[in-house]
Amino acid sequence: MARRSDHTKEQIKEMALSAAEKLVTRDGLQGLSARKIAHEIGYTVGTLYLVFENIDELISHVNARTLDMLYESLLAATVSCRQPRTCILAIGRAYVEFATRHPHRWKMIFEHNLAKGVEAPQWYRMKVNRMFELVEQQLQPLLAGQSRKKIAQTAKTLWCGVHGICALAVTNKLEVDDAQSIQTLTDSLINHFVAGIAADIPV
Amino acid sequence: MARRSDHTKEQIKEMALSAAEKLVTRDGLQGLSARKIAHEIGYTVGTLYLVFENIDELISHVNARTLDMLYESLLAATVSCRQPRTCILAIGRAYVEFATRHPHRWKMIFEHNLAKGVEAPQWYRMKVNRMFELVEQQLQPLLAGQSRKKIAQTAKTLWCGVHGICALAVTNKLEVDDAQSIQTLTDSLINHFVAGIAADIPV
DNA sequence: GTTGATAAATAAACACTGTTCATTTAGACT
DNA sequence: AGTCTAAATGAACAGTGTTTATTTATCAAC
Repeated sequence: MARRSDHTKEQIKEMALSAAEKLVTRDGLQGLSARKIAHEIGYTVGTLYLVFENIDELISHVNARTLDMLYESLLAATVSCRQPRTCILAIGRAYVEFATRHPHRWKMIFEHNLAKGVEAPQWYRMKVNRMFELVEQQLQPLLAGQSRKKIAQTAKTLWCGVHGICALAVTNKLEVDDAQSIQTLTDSLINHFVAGIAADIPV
Repeated sequence: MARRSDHTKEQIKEMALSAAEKLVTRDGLQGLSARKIAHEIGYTVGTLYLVFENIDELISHVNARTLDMLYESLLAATVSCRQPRTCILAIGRAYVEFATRHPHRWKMIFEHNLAKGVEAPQWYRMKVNRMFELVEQQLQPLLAGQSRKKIAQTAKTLWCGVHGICALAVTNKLEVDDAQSIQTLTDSLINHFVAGIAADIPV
């Protein structure tokens, strides 16, 4: 089967993604290029296009892997918590922890915008939605009686908020940078928000 | 003074920024290039480098103008409100309104990352801080007795949250897109957060 | 009016980027 | 050994930001 080399298409795909991860981790999205990836795996740039449709598809797959890692981190954070509020705090801290530990990988998820009009594939959206669902699960007891849709919306609201803090902090657009300070902000957002829910204010 | 043309350096600067604004508004940051700007104003690319240090500086100036526009919008939103909570809601709505009305201009503020290690100039940071201060002013009565620093931190927390919702919505990473739906989320965040403050939960 | 200085503007180059595709080449089958 | 075929390449294309030698238009002096 294999013609010139001993690598199957799947192997080359894997090697390329792995090399891309390495490059992104070091230099961020801006430091990534098709030629650099190709060079890293000992092939020429043309080979990448036998395996990926274009560089966007490659990046989407790297992002998918990052989302998987992130999801695992968030999931792990929920195993040793009892109260909903405590769990949400734990998920928030895991989120901040991940973003500050892998800033380039994490940022690339949001820096990479698909060509306009093009929607993310279903399998990708699923990976994103999984994360929101983790928060939904915790909000459920706090919003007993509310509709499923309403709970989903509340989870989105809170989690986008946490993300916003993280995003501005990690891109140095705030004047905080260490994970500790970021967590102070996200903790504050979560605590106030959850307290607001408890206070049962009209939305 | 003027040698070949009738344009001073200042005029060329202005023309370039204006052309860049036009291009960004239409095609976003990705649609911007030095050559396109130069062509738009009837000069060649070299001329831009007599007037701007590099393309990053040009973009920073476009962003500064966007920040000015945005600040005016937020400020205008605060003139006809009475309660702090209502005012914060109004600022939030103005923020969403601006982001959805000028998505490319607004996104560019956050898409454009300076080379690492380089800090944004002081005049730029001032323009950002002004916005947070608008929120601080409204939070002040709700946090009477708290330190200035604490209030500033709370404003940051809340506003990054609002921004996060906006950012994910405008980049189609959420499943909402019309301004109406985004406002539902930001309203919810603000209402719950402010209610949480009122509930005086330990931060 | 001619000449010379000077600063504005250009054109061309450099090293990159993503992407395509004719050509080469290595392995499998007859 | 010869043929077929798919893997891999290398060169090309159009674009990017940036630099710099060269041209050119205007002003001042003669």
